[in-house]
Amino acid sequence: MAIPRAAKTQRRTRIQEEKEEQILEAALDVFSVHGFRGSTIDQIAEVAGMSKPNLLYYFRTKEAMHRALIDRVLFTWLEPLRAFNAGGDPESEIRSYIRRKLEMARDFPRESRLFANEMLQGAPHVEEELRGPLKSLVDEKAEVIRAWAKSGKIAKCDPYHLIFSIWSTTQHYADFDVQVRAVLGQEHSGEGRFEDAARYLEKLFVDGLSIRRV
Amino acid sequence: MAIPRAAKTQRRTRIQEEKEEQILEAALDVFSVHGFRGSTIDQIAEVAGMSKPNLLYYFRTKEAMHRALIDRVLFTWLEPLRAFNAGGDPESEIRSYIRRKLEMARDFPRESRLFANEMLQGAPHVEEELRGPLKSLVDEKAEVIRAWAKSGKIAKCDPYHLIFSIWSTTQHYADFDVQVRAVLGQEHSGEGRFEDAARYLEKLFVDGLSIRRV
DNA sequence: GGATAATTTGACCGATTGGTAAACATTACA
DNA sequence: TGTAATGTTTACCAATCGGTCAAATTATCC
Repeated sequence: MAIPRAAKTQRRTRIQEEKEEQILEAALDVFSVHGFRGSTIDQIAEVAGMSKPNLLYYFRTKEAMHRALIDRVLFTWLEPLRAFNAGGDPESEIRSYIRRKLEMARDFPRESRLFANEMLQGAPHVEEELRGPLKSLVDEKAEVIRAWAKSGKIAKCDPYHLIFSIWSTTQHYADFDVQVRAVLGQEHSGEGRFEDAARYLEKLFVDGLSIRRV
Repeated sequence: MAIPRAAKTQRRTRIQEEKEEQILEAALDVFSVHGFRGSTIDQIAEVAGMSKPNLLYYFRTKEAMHRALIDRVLFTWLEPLRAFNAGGDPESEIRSYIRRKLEMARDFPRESRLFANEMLQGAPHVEEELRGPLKSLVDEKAEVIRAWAKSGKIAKCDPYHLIFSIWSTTQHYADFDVQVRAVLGQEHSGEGRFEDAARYLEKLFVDGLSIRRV
């Protein structure tokens, strides 16, 4: 008889890896739509295609599952900002940051919604990460932008609000997808809307920032 | 013995108005944070300061309560877009639309979050309103913007994505408030952040749109 | 003030919630 | 191949869920 939940073992079984993957995938489906409190273990178990006790064998509690999911997703989610390069050309850096964020919204909408749900609820599970690692990363990148502004490479503007506006405009296409589709109508709801959005947003930001062309 | 739920009476009692107001206020508190499924009647009743059966005397079901709340808030929420004036000067119209939306985010963050929650969940309760009244209103305003672009008053750009970007950037300060505060730190988390945001966003949009000054 | 309608409450219901216990089945490994 | 560890399932639990009911209380109006 094992002390279960894979606590006794030193390294993880093949089955453990597979099943945990399966569970987190299902959990992402459910949590991203209904938020933490609105999601049920039964529902996640059903999506994952396993029984509830079986799921609870891998994650002791609903919170543990959510925690694991957040931890895994958080790193990936910040990748574009991490890639934001101080040494690069301001215009192309901002353009490609917008592109990357928009690609994330297109390719990982569930991840975007998972965080959006957390934010709406006041970030009860990730507030530390916001005040710690996230703030540090943003502070660092804001400093870069501030330097660009100071040296006249881009217009003087608040770098924090600039970052917020890139986040919000791009993530909007994931978080408010249903609204975007409804407003655009069937004709323009295809995948082409991301290309349209990219064109519009790049123009908005670049011209808006009066970036000096090289 | 009354056939309850105020169905028999022709006009509403003073008590009915007061209590329904009280309930919707509490419902807004709860639904805006936890979404529909994540909210419980008990919790709303507690916030409203009344017993659960008493609350259910005024709204037969959780859905009825949510419905009533959505209906009331939807009208107010679209007011700024309705006020968007075709006859006005493009620059000042866009500026004041941004201002108004930002004021809404500041003064009615719960309403913003209520809708955001609905959107994240795929708009199960308001999809009709999105495809109907909302789309119509946006279509109308988009036509105005398109005309501005055609006549060279503003840069050529997709009017729908322009509207999306104003929505997302302004509502971000309500929906992602906790993140904004965390990133800005204590020093810049005061109410002044809305003024900073307004300044930044107006500059972003006006210059970005190459609006011809009058 | 009394009748009548409107409001409020406590006790309760079946379904669902997050989670457990233990028997059972499977896998890995010597 | 045997056996110990790992994985899965059935049956179950107490708490909470949305919602009902009838009795008790309060407001309204003649």
